[in-house]
Amino acid sequence: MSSLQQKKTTKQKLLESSAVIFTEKGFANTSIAEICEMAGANIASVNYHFRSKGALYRAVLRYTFAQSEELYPQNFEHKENPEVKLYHVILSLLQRILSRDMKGNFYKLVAKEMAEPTAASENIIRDIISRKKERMDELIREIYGKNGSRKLIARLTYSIISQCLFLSYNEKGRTRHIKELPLDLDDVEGVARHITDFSLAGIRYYRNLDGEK
Amino acid sequence: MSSLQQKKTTKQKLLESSAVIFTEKGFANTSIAEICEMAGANIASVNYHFRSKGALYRAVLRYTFAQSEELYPQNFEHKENPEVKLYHVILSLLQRILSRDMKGNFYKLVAKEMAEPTAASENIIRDIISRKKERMDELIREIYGKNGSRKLIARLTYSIISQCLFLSYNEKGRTRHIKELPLDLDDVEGVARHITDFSLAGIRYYRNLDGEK
Amino acid sequence: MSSLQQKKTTKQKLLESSAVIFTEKGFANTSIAEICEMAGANIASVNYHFRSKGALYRAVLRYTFAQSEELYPQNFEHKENPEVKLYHVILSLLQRILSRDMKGNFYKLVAKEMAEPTAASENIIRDIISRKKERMDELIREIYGKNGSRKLIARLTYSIISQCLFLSYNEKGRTRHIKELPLDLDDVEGVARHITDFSLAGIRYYRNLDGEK
Amino acid sequence: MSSLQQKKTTKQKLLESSAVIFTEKGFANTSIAEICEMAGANIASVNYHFRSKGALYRAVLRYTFAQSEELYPQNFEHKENPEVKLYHVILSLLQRILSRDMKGNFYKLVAKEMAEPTAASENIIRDIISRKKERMDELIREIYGKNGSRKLIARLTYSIISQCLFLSYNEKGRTRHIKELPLDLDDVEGVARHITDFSLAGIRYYRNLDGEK
DNA sequence: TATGAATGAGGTTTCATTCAT
DNA sequence: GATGAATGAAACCTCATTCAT
Repeated sequence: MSSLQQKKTTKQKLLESSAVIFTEKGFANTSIAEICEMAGANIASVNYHFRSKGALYRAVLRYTFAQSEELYPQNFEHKENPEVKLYHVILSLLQRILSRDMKGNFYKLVAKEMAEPTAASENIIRDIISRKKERMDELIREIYGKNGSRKLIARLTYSIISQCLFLSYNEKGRTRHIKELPLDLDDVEGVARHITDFSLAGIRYYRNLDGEK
Repeated sequence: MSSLQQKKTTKQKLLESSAVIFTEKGFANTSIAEICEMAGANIASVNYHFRSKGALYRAVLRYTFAQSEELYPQNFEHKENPEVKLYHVILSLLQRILSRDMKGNFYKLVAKEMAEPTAASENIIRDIISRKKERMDELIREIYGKNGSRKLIARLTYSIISQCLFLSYNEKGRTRHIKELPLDLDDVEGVARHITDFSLAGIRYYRNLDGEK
Repeated sequence: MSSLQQKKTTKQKLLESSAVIFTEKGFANTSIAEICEMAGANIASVNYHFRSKGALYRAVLRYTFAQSEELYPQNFEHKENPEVKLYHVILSLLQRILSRDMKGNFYKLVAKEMAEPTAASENIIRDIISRKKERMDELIREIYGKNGSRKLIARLTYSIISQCLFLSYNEKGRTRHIKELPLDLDDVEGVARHITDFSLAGIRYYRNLDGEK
Repeated sequence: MSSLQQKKTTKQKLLESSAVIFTEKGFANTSIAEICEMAGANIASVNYHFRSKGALYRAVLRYTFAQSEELYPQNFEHKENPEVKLYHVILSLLQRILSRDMKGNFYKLVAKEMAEPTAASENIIRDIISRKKERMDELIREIYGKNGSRKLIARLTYSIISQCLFLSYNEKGRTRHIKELPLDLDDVEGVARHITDFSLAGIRYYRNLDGEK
């Protein structure tokens, strides 16, 4: 842990290797042998350091989440107007989803878990998503104004979130099943800009409708 | 179901059983033994009738797709204006995604494949999606008008499609990781209405922007 | 199953092999590999035919019990007086315990289970013992006469049974830990005679005591 | 326990913990990790202090035997008549077998060893039992009188000892496989009294038979 | 046309022991 | 005097596939 000679521990190497492989192949399709081989560790080391494959997986979920929060924080001043805030929230979420700079990717693991839940994940994802969603609801309400019904706010949140999280399908899945991707994922800011504008138009549409009544 | 003695063949029973189980648990997590047990068939019957687990899976992909097309056709007159068409396209897509009346569900299988591609699926999904996407592009272009750039149309298509397909996670995935679903999935028409309105507002926003130039 | 060419099935061979090895080494110390080797079967065959090691073990418990009942039935006429009956009950019990003619030995498995219970055995032994004990209680009551208290009858049953079942320690255990065995186990009738006489003397002692009151 | 600071050494803690666990679960079913956890010691400490799991087990055998001898000595005056002596011998044996005040229990370990011998135990039990048995033979001979044949004395010893040692199955084994225990183990004196009386009746029976000749 | 038996490969996990510190 | 890390062997179990009938 000293800043010099920072030799990675076996435990850390296992964590990073398995983050990468779980992200790529999912929990069930990943074998401990594969992880250990990539980490250059003995096949029994996973059970030594994490007690079970499932516990390692949970550690990976927490680790990749922490990584994405740390590497792509939400950069905005709280005094800014909520529409600008929305842009930054969407941007940082897209960055987290699309990043290749991290060891593993939490949101791709979430996508896998949504498509095929794993007992091993316990409530980790549920808890994180729950917190995130509440904050998004608040922001949308701030943009919409006070008289938005709970149902409407929920629908607006859904429309925005779904546009973002739909990108969390992993690369292999995208290139495998989609001939040409409709978005230019190298231009993250551009995509964030589009989703923001498209969605703000939707929100304003409902607000105008509300005002006319 | 007909008054004739229409006894289901073993092959058909295997197809239906595996469609249900694959949809629920995915390709890798489903065992041939499980399928045969549900179908009341011999353990060797899958290999006998379909040659391999992978071939059975491909048959299921084709079968569930055909089912969804047959049960939920797009009901609209082609003369109607394109915005009305969009609603009907979205509605029938949502019906296909959310239906519980079918044996298995193609779109839920697609969701799994996007999150975790399977060698077994070969190009089946890619080909189907490709055709669907082209038709959606055309419709959006019709709504937007002729001077939409390819890039813009692609983005608009993405925004609409993502709101629909995000629902293709199966029930287990949704209830496992999301505390309360933001949409009322029993009210399919309502959801389709919302996605249509929200998206049309987005499209118009871009068109107005375009017109101001 | 025809009386000719009665080739033993793999399942039967597994059952017999594991009966022998479980009797010798106990459940935990026996490996599936060992059983399969002795049976000349593939290592996966146990799981194919019995679903698990534990289920095989339960099958062995039932099998060895059935064997001992079949090979050493209780030979006595019911009209005989109860003291003669007691001798025959003890004799057949000792024969069952000491026999080397059977594949495996239920009572040696029971001894192991008493010393070190196994989750795998479920309630099989408990149920068998319970029935046996009731019948022994009845017999002792018949010998003692009607005014034996429940507590006294229980103690007498215990004294007799313990002398018999103490022999269910397996041969390896006996020769390993006892220099010279106090009983000549080749003379089963002699041992049965001794235990009967010794115990009848004990029963009469209590009855006389009772009578003097 | 002394007023001095008598901190238990790691070695002693390992000894006591393993005595308890070995008594409960047996040698094979007990893992070093479990022992170390209970002792609050390092996973390598068993091998450090005792060289191997087997050597620890032998230490436990000696330790639990010494404990039982120390805590439950045979309280009788040697001048008393041999029948009274017998009662005291049986009583102290039962106390040793049934005691819960000790760390571990030698006789329960013996019961396990008889049912399923362990290479690890070497000759420790054999030597101890051999000495015990000789002394019991002497006592029975003293009660019976001089003209008892070796064979008869051996049988009488067996009948008495078996009634005592049959109780050495641990609680788990008893309650697991026997619905209701025929003896009230809280009344150790009562049980000792019963076994003594029952057995003395047996001895006298043979002596009378002998006298009639 | 169909099936019960069998199998080899590969998965996770446990565990006593060793080793460097 | 003691320990955390590491490891190789072996255990049980699952499973898609093959084969003889």
